[in-house]
Amino acid sequence: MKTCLRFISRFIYISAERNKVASFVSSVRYYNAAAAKTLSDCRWEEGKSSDTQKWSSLEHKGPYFPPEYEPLPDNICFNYDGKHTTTSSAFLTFTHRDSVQMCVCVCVCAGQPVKLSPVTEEIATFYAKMLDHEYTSKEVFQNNFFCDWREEMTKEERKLIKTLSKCDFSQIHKYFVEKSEERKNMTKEEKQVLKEEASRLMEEYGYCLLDGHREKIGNFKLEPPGLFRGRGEHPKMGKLKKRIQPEDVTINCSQDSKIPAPPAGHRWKRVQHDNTVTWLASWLENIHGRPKYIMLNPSSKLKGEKDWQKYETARRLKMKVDSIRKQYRRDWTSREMKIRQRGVAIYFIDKLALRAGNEKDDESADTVGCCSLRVEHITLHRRLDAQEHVVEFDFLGKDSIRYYNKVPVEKQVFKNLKLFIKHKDPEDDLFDRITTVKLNKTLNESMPGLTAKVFRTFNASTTLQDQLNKLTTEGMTVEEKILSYNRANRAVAILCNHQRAAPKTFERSMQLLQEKIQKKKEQIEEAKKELKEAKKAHKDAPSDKSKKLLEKKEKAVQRLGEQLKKLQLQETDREENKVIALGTSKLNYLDPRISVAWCKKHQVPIEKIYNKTQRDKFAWAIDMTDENFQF
DNA sequence: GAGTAGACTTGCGACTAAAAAT
DNA sequence: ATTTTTAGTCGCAAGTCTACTC
Repeated sequence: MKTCLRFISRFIYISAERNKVASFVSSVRYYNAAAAKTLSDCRWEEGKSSDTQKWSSLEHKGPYFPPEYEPLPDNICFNYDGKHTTTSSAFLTFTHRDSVQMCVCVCVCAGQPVKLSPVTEEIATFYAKMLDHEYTSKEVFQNNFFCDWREEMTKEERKLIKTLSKCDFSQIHKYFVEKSEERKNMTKEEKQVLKEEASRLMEEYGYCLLDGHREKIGNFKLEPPGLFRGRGEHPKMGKLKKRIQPEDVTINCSQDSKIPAPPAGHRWKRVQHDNTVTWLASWLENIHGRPKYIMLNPSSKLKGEKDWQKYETARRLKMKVDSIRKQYRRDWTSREMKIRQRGVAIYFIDKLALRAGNEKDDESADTVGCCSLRVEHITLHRRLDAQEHVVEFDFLGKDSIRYYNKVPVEKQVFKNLKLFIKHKDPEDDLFDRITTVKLNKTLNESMPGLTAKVFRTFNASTTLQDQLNKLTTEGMTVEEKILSYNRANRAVAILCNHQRAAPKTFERSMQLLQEKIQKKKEQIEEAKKELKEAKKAHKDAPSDKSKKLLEKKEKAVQRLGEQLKKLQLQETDREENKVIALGTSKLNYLDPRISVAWCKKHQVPIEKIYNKTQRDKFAWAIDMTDENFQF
């Protein structure tokens, strides 16, 4: 019923704006019916302006500001430099981290208790809260933190506090540990109150009115201040992420809408009415000085439409990919170095689903993608493990996730790579004659809208469809089909190198599962024995009662067998998923219509594949895809 | 072209709520 | 009923790519 209502409301929504918006739905249907028509044909129908104009009316309440800092109670002290008191000098050689473990000692023979100014104290709490995190022991983190902290101190504080290792945050740390403990032990009623408060907030700030329709906002809460922790070896880790003031925030909404009110006594940096962008509010983040935005939720029409476009572009690549592949193969033997490099780079992007690899400054972790690969990131093997022309990749990619792969490549690629690295140092660029901009320009000439990342979408979706076809057979149970789906999903995640840290409890939970399986097997043995006896009893002295018993035992064996199978499926699935993250590809790379069609074709309920949030995001695909959809 | 700013997508891990096990 | 495990959500960092300027 709910689904039905949603569908109806969608329909009303769409019909209400037949002229402008209907094209999203109708052109999808239209597109399905006549695959030969391109996406750009569809877009032209909407009128050219729709490409740049993102809305015609936009109203919202502005961002939600995190609560002001609450100073620590007076009995919680920050202590500095224990040497003036009775602390033994041996203690002073400990770092501040060790001092946490030495808490008892510190409390007894504490250094100077220092009452910090609210600003300084707040920053101290950021650090104190992180104390049992490994990265507070990193030098870069400590230096960045201390540097930024001192900058915010009063003159007097700065004069006193000169060395981080003399800072004792242990009381503050303890205070917050206790607080979080308290929060955990709240009663049901208290939790309920909090929940209601949250939903009230959501109600007030969580939605906007876009072209007359209420749409969910993705991140209506401004990011609270804290210490920056980049990923990998980030040179800026530990720096202070400042509190965002209304005076930092630009509001974007329509001219005639109710302009959101800034918090009392404040004003916005700016209020603008730019309908060529989709964001509602923005500010400059102080770590890198880059803009951040408040935008709509993925379930919104604006985002959904964009998502759909992305997959349509990938489907157009499908039609074009053969000729593009032919072209880059030709480029491998070009007289021009830059064309050869381009040819090999596109080959990697296509074959290995590498990211484009933009230039990066040294203010961020040292990670690379295709175009920014350095000589040191590949090793060439003429022969390796009975394979010829193997390239061994080893580099850190996005989010400092390691990409490690040994790939046999075509002879000409191998030859080219040898050429590219000739007379170069390890830290030189492998592709020194190309950039992502040039590469994308070339791609765009082959097909409008084509960029490096389209290959990832295209290869991911193609792989999913192929794998699903290969792995699903009729006669499978729903559970088996789901395992097949997960395996297909996994093939994509591996292709895209979507990794995760193995869950902390992995080994233990795996062991538990194995024990369960063992137990189940024993139960089956037992049940079989009983069945045998029942059979014999029935044969010896057939009666209604014995017959019933026999049937009962048969059923028990069967049921246990099914349970065992289910457990074994679970085991396989979990083992194979140990370090693979399926979420990213599911959410960003796999055309949802493939999954919807598969579910329909094989009678798998869509709820088994997509949870509620995912169903909201992919509502467009769920509503309009039939079982015959082909990517 | 090269460099930069801006806008938008992609990505992992931490936290939290719900479900399952005890 | 309580504890443990799992699934789902949130937070925000880190990419891609385009447009603009010089």
